[in-house]
This record gives sequence, structure tokens and C-alpha cells, in this order.
Amino acid sequence: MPVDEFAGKVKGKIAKEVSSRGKWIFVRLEPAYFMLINLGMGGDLVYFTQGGELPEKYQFKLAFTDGSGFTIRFSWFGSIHLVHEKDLAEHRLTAHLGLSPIDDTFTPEYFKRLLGKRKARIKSFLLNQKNVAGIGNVYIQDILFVAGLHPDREISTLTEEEAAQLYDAIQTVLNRSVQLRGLEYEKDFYGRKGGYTMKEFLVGYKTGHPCPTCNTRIERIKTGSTSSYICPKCQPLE
Amino acid sequence: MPVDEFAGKVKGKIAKEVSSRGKWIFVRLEPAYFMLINLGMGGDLVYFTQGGELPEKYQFKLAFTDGSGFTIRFSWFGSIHLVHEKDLAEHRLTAHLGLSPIDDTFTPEYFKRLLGKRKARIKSFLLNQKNVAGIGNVYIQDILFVAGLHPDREISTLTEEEAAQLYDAIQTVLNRSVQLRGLEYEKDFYGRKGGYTMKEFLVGYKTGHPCPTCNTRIERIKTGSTSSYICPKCQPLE
DNA sequence: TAATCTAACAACGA
DNA sequence: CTCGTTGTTAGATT
Repeated sequence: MPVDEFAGKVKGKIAKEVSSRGKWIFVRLEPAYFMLINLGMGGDLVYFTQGGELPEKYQFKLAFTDGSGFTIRFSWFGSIHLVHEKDLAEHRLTAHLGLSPIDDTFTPEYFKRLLGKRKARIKSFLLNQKNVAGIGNVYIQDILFVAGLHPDREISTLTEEEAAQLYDAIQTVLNRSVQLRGLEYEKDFYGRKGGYTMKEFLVGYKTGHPCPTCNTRIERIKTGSTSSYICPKCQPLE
Repeated sequence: MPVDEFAGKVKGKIAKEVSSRGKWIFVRLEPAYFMLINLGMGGDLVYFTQGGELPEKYQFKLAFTDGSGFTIRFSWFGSIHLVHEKDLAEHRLTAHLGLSPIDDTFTPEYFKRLLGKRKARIKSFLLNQKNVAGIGNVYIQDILFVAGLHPDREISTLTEEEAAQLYDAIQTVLNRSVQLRGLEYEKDFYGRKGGYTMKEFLVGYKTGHPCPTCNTRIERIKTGSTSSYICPKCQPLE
């Protein structure tokens, strides 16, 4: 959408509820629109006060009538979509998102039924936002380590117990990050860096380091097109 | 659909126009229905007169009020779908069929635009019924030979001339078959075998025979999951 | 021999 | 650190 058209449609609207699903942020603009924001492979969405400092670099700025507002710096592949409310349910990129793992309705039972008896590999399945919305290649590393699962395990071979452990691992890792307000290289709305530092990682990005459980050297392997960091002893493939 | 339900819906209707698209036969049943027939990997759909002979073996029979009718013997993977006319446009298996190459609107210009600059291999593209409806693994053999193209040629590398030759080859081979009323092992509605015999094939199913153009031995190769018969000299891959 | 849908996977590009 | 698109392949279908 051309910038003019975007600005024309947004100007004068009132920003209402802000929600999220997976990696998407939904801002309701009254009347009749939604602004959908996706930071892609990284970026900062930060607030500024009236007369306050703005970041050196940003690609998007939205100002409120009181002089405050926010900017967005996209680092790679981010996007903003402006969608009429009547088109929201069919919006190609967000209509088919799965549930957020930290959603109340994402129960152990829901997760077990979702897994079913598929042929897919567990990592590939969890990274697919249509299945579960919000897990990326950063958090998946420790999730699978905590669950004791190799990224290439076929879902149909998971035992009840393994599925339950996986559910718990997802909750543990993601809630820890929520608590710490995200990764070190991310900022929250008020510009504060996240507290989820390298020290938090158990195996992710720790190639050659000892496994925190068994001291085996952590390996980096290729799983499809993404990298995985695993303890070969704690996460065997059989 | 259970047999009873099928029979109940068909009984008393009037068979109107019969048409085809690719490998599908459409029979309009008045009022409000279409019977869609697909013979899959082979079968005979033959008429019988009142009091006339019926084939020894068949899986489907439809009788008209005058005592005539037709039977279908399916050899593999055939099917009949009964669809309400209001659902026809969304019917999963027929809604996305491409044009028949012998349709009037299948012009050289249409074909050239359809090919575009894709990465797909030419054989795989032509066998996909969403692109072009009606070419199977039998006729594709001589089509590609007549066009001088290797089945694995990338579409984006085709010259204007090669695309034009391919268009002509499709027309030549398919029209010849229409003229001869199909393959030797097929029957028309009146039970007559087709006249497109093995003698008509140039390279298809002729492994080891000399190429009709250059005498090179014809080879059988694997292309994806299908077999291809080619003259390695007339159909080089570069 | 012949057909084709589906799921999973890989290459590619923005 | 992402993900949609396109195309390929293995498996299933009866």
C-alpha cells in the first residue's frame, strides 16, 4: 500500500485494544481498521513521549495527538498491514495462525490432540505458525532440550509422557522469557532491553560447551533449513 | 456417498448435455445435478441398447427409461461424483482444472503466457492438471519427442521457438488420437476399440528401438515418479 | 503400463 | 532471529 494511502487511512483514527497472536501484534484502530505489525527477524517498536528522544534509525513513526507516539526499526523482513475489520478474518497472513502457547486455551489436552499421530518432525511442526503461533528458532532450542527430544523426532513416535514433558518445556521456557521481558537484543515498548541473556540458554547457541545435565559436548546440527543445538546424549534420535 | 443415496438422487432425472474437461466427464442431470466421471488409470464406459449385451464385468450401471443405458468398468482409481449444480464451481477435484489443449481458447499465446518463466520441469508442468487438463503419461512421451524437449527441461530455459514447437506437438499428438478415437486398449461409448495403436508411438514404450529420426536407441528414464521414453540425441538436456 | 491427492520437505526470495 | 511461494517427492488410495 502506498505511504499516502496508509497515512490517509490511519490519520484521525483512535488506537484501541492492542493484542497479539504469535509473532503478530494487532492494534485496533477505531473505526473499522486493524494495524497488524510483524517484526520479522528482529526490530524495535518503542514509545516516545512528547518532546522526548527518538531512536537514531527507524522506518516507521506514528504520532498521537498529544505529541507522544512510537517508532519501529525493522531489521529484517518486518511488515505492517492495514486491514479493514471485515477483512480481518480472511487476512492471508494471520487468518490461519495457531494458538499462542501462553494462551489460556492452550491446555495439555489441546496440545496432545493437536500433535495427534503425524509424520512430521517435532521441530518443524512447532516452528510452523499454523500449528502453534509464537515459537521461533531461538526458544525451540531449549524447549526441545528441556523436553529431552531430538528436533527430528517423528511426532507419531512420541510417548504420552514425552508429549507431556514437551508441553511443560514450552511453558517453562516461554514464561521465563515473558518474565524477563524478552531477549537481550530486544527492547520492550519503553526501550528497556530484555533480561533473557545468553546465560539463560541451556544448549541454544552453545556449540562445544558441556551439557548442563551430563557434560556431553553440545553439537550444532542442520535440521532442514534451520540450525539446531542439541546434547546428543540427552536428545537421542534412537 | 452410499449407493442408496446416489441412486435416490439420480433416479428420475433427465440426462442433458455431456461435456468434458481434461480427464473428467460431466453429465448434467436435470434438475440441479452434475454427475462427474473420472476413469482414473483406465476403464470402459459403454452404452447398451434395450435387451442388448452387457459387458461381463462392470462396477456401475445406469439405465434409461427406454431400457438402454451404460455401464462403467473401472480398472484403477476411477470415481463418480454427484454434485449439486450450486456446488459445482467449488468442487474440490474439478474446480481448478486448467484448459483442455484442444479447447478453442487454448491458443499459442495463451500457452506461452501460461508457461511464463517458471522453474518447474516441462514434463511435470504439463502433467499437472491444474496447468493443462488432459495430458497423461501416455501422450506426453511423443509430445516431448516431437517438440525435441527433454522431460526435465526447466521451463524458464525454453526459447520462443521451443515453446511454439511444444504447442504444435501437443496439438498434433492429441488431435491424432482424437481422430483415431483413443488408444487400442480403450473403448468409445459404443464399445469400439481406439485406433491409436503401438505403431503410432514414436518413442513412447519403445525402449531399445531406434529413434525414428536419428536411429539412436530409445531410452527409458525415471523422471520424478513417472517413466519417460526419450531419444537422448533428439531430446538432450544440455 | 496407467492417475493424482496429500503431507512433508527443500530451494528461493523478500 | 522469518516465512510465503513454488516445486518435488514419498505414500496412499482400492
